[in-house]
Amino acid sequence: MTTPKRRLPVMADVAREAGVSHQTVSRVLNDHPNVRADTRARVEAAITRLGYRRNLVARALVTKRSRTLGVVSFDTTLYGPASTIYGIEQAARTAGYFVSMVSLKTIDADSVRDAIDYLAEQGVDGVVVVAPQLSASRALESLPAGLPAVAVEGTQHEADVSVVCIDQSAGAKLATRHLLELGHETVWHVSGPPDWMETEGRLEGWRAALEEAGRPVPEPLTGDWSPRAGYEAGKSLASMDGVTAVFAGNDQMALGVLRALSELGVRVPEQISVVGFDDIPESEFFSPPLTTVRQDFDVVGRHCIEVLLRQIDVEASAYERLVVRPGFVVRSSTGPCP
Amino acid sequence: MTTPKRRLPVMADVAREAGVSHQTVSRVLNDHPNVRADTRARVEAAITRLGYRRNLVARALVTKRSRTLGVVSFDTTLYGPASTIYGIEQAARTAGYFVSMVSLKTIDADSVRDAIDYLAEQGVDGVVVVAPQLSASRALESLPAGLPAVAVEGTQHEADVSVVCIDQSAGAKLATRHLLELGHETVWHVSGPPDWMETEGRLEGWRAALEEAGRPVPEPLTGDWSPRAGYEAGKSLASMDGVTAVFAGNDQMALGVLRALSELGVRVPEQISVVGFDDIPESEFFSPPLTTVRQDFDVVGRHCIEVLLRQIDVEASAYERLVVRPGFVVRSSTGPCP
DNA sequence: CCGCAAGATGTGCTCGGTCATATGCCCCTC
DNA sequence: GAGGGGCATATGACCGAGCACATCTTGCGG
Repeated sequence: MTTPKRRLPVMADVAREAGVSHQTVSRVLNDHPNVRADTRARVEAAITRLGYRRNLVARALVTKRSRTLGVVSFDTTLYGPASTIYGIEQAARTAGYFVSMVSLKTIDADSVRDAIDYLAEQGVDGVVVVAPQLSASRALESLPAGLPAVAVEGTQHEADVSVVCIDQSAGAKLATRHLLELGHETVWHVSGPPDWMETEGRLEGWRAALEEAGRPVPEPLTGDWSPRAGYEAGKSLASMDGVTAVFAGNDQMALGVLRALSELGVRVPEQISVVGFDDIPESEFFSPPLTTVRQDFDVVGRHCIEVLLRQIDVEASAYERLVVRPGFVVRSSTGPCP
Repeated sequence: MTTPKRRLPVMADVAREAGVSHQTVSRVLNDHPNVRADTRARVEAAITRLGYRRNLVARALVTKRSRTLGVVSFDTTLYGPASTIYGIEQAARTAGYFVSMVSLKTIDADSVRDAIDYLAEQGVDGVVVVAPQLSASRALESLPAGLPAVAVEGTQHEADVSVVCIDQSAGAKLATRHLLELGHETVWHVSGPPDWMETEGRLEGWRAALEEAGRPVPEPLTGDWSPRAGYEAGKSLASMDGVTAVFAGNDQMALGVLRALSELGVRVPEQISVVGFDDIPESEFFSPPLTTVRQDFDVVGRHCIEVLLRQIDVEASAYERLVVRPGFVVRSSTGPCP
C-alpha cells in the first residue's frame, strides 16, 4: 500500500528515478526516435516502478490541443441522437480523442450557442452539433472564431459549416413510392414537429413523390415524434374516409398509429398500410412488424469525426457536405390497397 | 472582422486593457469580494471589449480541479443507460461540471479499467461507472488512488465504492405479486443475460415472491434484453402447457413475447398475462399496452452526481449506498387467470 | 492628528508538461 | 589528426491561470 497523502509522481520524479533529464522522459513518452534503447528502457522501467501517468492537462496547456471534442445534442434519450452519439464517441476514441457532452433540454439558438461557448472555454479542439432544429442551427452561424465544427443536420440546407446528414427527403420518397407501388391511391403523412429539419425533409420527399406520380397530396397531420402523438393521429386517420396508406414521421409515431388502429379494429396491412422511419430495434416486433426507412446513425457518427478531424488537422480546409443515403426495410405493415 | 492570426486574449491582455494587474482580473473572474465596484466594472468592460474567455485548461493545471466528471458506460443505445447518462449530464452541468464520456462495446474488467485510467489521465475529478455487469464491477476494486467514483449497479452487493442502484429485486417482486394476486398459479420468467446484475436481482425477486407465496418456481428462460430473444422465448412459452403469466426481464423482451404470442394466436391478457420492466416510452402503446415496472433513471443520474460531488468536496467521506425504489404501472397486458 | 486594521491591489512563483536551443560525444572523412 | 556532421542528452523559457504574500489605501478610534 502506498502512503495515502503522497502526491502523484510527475515527470521530474521519473527523470530522477531513471537518472536522466525530464526532457528525455518526454522524448520517451512521445516516441521520439533519438533516444538510445537502453535509456528508453531505463525510463520505461522508472515509469512503471513509480506508476507514473502523464498529466494531459499540463500537456494541453502548452500544446494548445486538448484532444477533446465537444458534442452538443438534444434529448439523448431518443434512439436517433443516442445512436449518433454512440458512433461519434467510438470513432473519436479510436482516433485518440475524448468526448465531452452537453445535452440540451430546450433547443434554441441561444442555448446551443451557450453550450458551444461552454465547450470552447473548456478548450475542446472541435465540436459536433447534433441539433436538428432550424432555430438551433442558426447558432452555427456565429461560432467562436477558429473553432472547427461539424453539424449533423436533417436536410441539405446551405450553411457555413461542414455538415453530415442523412437524406431525409430520399427516405421519405422511398417510403411513399413503396406505398404507391402497392397500388394505394395516395399516402397520408404524420409529420414530426415543425421547425425540425427532419420534419421538413420528410415532408418534402413525401410531397415530391406524390406529385411526381400525379397523386393528390392530403393535408399532413402534425405530431411530435412521440408514440402518443402517433396514437392521436391514428385515431383521426381511422375516422377519415379513404385512408389506406400512412407514412409516419418516425417509428415511435408509427407504433402509436398501429395501436390506435388496432384499438379501433382496423386491420394492418389489410385495411391500412403503415410505414415508419428510423428502424429502431423494436420495430421489427411491432404488431405487425413495421416496414420502415433505415437510417444508419453509426455511419453518420463516424463521418462526423472524420470530417471534424480533417478540419482540425489541415489548416483552413473547406467546408464539407456528406450525405448518407437511407435504406428501406419491408416488413408486414404494408400490403396492397384493399 | 478580427485579424485572423491574432491569438486569443489572455488575462494579461485584459489586465493591460483595464489598467490593473492580472491578479485583479482573476479576482473579478472568481467573484472575490475585495474588489472595488468601479475596478470591477472596468475589468468587466475590458473583458467584453476583448472578448476574453478564461482558459480552463490553465486553471485546471494550477487548481488541480478540471471540473470534469468521467462517465463510463456500456451500450448507450439502450434506453436505460441512455436515460441514466442524460440524468447524469444534466445534474453535472447544473453543478458546473463537464461530462466526458466513454462508451464501451465489450464489457469486461479490463476494458472498464482502461476506460477509467484513460479518464483519470485526462484529469477528471471523479467518475461514474454505469457498468451493470458483475465482471465489469470487478474493475472498481482497483481504482486509481484517490479517484472519487460512483457505480450505478443493478443490485445491492457490497463493494468498496459508493453505489446508486434501483432495487431490482423489489421491482421483480412487484411484478410477480401483481400476477399472483390476479389469481395466476405461478409466473414464468424471461431473464436477462447472465452476468448482469439486473438479471440477478430480478431473478432473485421473482423467485422470492413465488417462494413466499408457496408457489412452484418454473425454470427461467434466458434472453439477452433484445426483442428477438423475447420473441424466441415467447414461442417456447406458447408451446408449453399451463403458462398463464410471464414476467419479462425488460420491456423490449416483453415486446418480443407479445409479438410471438400474437403470431400464434394467443390472446393477451385473456390467455396469458405479460409484465415488463423499465417502462420505456413505447410500452404504453404496445399491443396491448404493457403492464411494467417503472425505473426512474433520471433520479438515478441525479443521485450519482450528488454522491460523487460529496465525495469530491468533503475529504474522505464514507462510501454511500443509495437505493431507488421502482414503481409499477398497470396497463392492459395483465388480467385474471383464465 | 496619529496609529492601526481592514480593504484594495500588485508581485513573483507555481502547476507539469513541451519547445527551442545548447552542449557533449562519437565517428567518419580528408 | 583536425574538422564537421549527426546523435543523445541537458538546460531554461514558456503556456495561462491561481495562490501566497507584499504593498499601498482607506477609514475609524483615541
